[in-house]
Amino acid sequence: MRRTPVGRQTRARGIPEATVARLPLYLRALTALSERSVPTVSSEELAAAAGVNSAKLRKDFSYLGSYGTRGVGYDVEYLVYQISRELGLTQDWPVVIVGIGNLGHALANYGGFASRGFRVAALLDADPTVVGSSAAGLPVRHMDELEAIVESQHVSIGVITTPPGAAQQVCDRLVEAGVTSILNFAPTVLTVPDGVDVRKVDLSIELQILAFHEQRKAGEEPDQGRSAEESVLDRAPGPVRAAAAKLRRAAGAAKDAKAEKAESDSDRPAVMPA
Amino acid sequence: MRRTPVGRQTRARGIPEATVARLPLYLRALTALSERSVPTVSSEELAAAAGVNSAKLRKDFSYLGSYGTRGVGYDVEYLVYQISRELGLTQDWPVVIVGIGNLGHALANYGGFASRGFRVAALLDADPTVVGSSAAGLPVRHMDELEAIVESQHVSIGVITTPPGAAQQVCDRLVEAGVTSILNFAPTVLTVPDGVDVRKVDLSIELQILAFHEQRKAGEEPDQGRSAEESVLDRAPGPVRAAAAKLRRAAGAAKDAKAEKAESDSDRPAVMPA
DNA sequence: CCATCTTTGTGCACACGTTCACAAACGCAT
DNA sequence: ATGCGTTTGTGAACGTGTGCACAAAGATGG
Ligand SMILES: NC(=O)c1ccc[n+]([C@@H]2O[C@H](COP(=O)([O-])OP(=O)(O)OC[C@H]3O[C@@H](n4cnc5c(N)ncnc54)[C@H](O)[C@@H]3O)[C@@H](O)[C@H]2O)c1
Ligand SMILES: NC(=O)c1ccc[n+]([C@@H]2O[C@H](COP(=O)([O-])OP(=O)(O)OC[C@H]3O[C@@H](n4cnc5c(N)ncnc54)[C@H](O)[C@@H]3O)[C@@H](O)[C@H]2O)c1
Repeated sequence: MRRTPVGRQTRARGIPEATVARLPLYLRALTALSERSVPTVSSEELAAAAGVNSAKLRKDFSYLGSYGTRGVGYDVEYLVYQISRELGLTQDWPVVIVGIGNLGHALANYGGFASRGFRVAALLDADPTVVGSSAAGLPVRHMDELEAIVESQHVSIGVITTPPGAAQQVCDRLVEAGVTSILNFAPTVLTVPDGVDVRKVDLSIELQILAFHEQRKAGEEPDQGRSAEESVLDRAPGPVRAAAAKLRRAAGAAKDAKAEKAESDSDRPAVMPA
Repeated sequence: MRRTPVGRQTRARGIPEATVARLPLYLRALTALSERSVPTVSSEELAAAAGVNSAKLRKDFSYLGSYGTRGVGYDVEYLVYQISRELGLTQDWPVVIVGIGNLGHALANYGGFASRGFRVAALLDADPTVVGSSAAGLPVRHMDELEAIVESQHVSIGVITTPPGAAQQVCDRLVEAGVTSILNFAPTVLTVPDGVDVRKVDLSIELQILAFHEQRKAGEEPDQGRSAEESVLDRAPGPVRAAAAKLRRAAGAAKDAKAEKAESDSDRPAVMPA
């Protein structure tokens, strides 16, 4: 009598996204252990090496199956293999890099690239003065060859390091050629059809997030006088806010805000009008 | 009389982390609108430009205060100012980059760096053959000068682009010198004291995540014969698994897994022994 | 074979994040 | 003023992720 709720699809194989994002971290730590010929490792030790909580690590592994031994820990070599397999690293992934400027060059030269199943299939650029030069031993080829390269080498992953203005166009062409995963370094929101994955690496965003926290740290020491600049009007209920909004649209927005430091109220939370 | 429910941290001014991470995205879209002199924008339009859901955007903005006008939308200039202020971009953030190799060079040359309140205060390296050269008009200085630079220029953000082996050591020194936010490009888990923020940018992890999804896409077309390689023993309950584990530790792990393809059962979900 | 010690695997509660859906607020035309 | 169309701001439902705590599994030693 099967009381299994009939997983309609591949529900069983559903590894949480947060877990997937941590698997490479575990893999890195395990590889280091493997190189030191450590045979087994406990969840506590491995978690420390990966910089996560041990319960989280055990739960993550539980999605892959039960690969540990109670009282002992995990077999390092076996885990390396299982995680590699789960991440698809037991096969070779040819990658194209488009836009061989400062960043593209750095990536092409990056050794850690090839170390884990990723192989640079080609470097591509649109600029004729760049095409023909070489980076990291590979020739830079012209965009015209993109489609042929992607098809002949079965490239499914593309890296975009062009200026922001060209990113969407390059993306479209990659997708059209058959690429279904894109890593985007340009500060651009890419639009892609269903079935195509995009991940972005955005230095500027990371710095801004750091700045936010940095500012908060700085602003916590002084008692509470820091953000008196914030207009009380904007947190006030009812018609008062409407008036403020009108004012803003009428006059020069940004400057207004500074002028509006009327009463320096405390940190009253935003109240809704009923 | 604080009746705050013992927010472990600063709960009062608590803008959710997920929201903070999106603010730079909104800011970028808003800046583009501002340059086109668009006066106001609706949550729907802005959300599309930033690549998010409009309800999410509105909720994000609601944490900052009520800056919109119903029936109209948001005043672009005003929002730019408010978000900039919230992120701490109305002030200047001097930044040091440590490790001027391939990547460090690329970052030093990156224009988008300075565009938003971030200023490269210094480039630092330990290698005497690199020190003295220049990148993007700035001289590369020796690590010995780190402390003096951080202190005199009030640097609170550091970027690490050294090889992985040097990252923790460099990090410790940055922290010791007074840096409290670190952006780490080296594939290393950094340990820092409380009060120091670390964000990492890890190309290798991003690629591995893409590979995972790529593999999944590829594996969905063929009926189900792909992963018969996975041992059924590992999903079986009770003592069977124990035996499997023992075997693994005894013999050569990774190779074993391939040999274990005994019976090719279906996709029965992992069952627990009561 | 039993006792004891270690460590996994997971149930559970809670925190955080996302999305829907809609009343209230606003501009504008009449 | 009043009504109408538009758009915000948010309550509430839902989904995802995290961390505690502990029973049970296995190792180990007598
Ligand atoms: N350099 C960095 O450290 C850094 C940091 C963060 C983000 N970024 C982003 O990464 C991207 C590249 O940065 P960069 O500093 O290497 O820029 P870059 O100008 O040095 O290089 C861009 C390259 O792309 C090529 N290119 C332009 N249009 C193209 C097209 N349509 N098709 C193919 N190739 C094209 C150019 O010929 C050039 O070689 C930019 O979007 C930048 O904002 C760079
Ligand atoms: N190049 C890439 O595209 C890329 C991509 C992803 C990650 N990374 C990572 O970024 C880091 C830098 O990569 P790279 O290609 O620029 O390496 P690189 O070897 O070209 O440059 C490293 C620089 O750090 C300097 N350095 C070494 N030890 C130092 C120390 N103790 N203090 C100060 N400086 C020191 C070296 O002199 C060198 O100039 C590496 O950890 C790499 O794994 C690089």
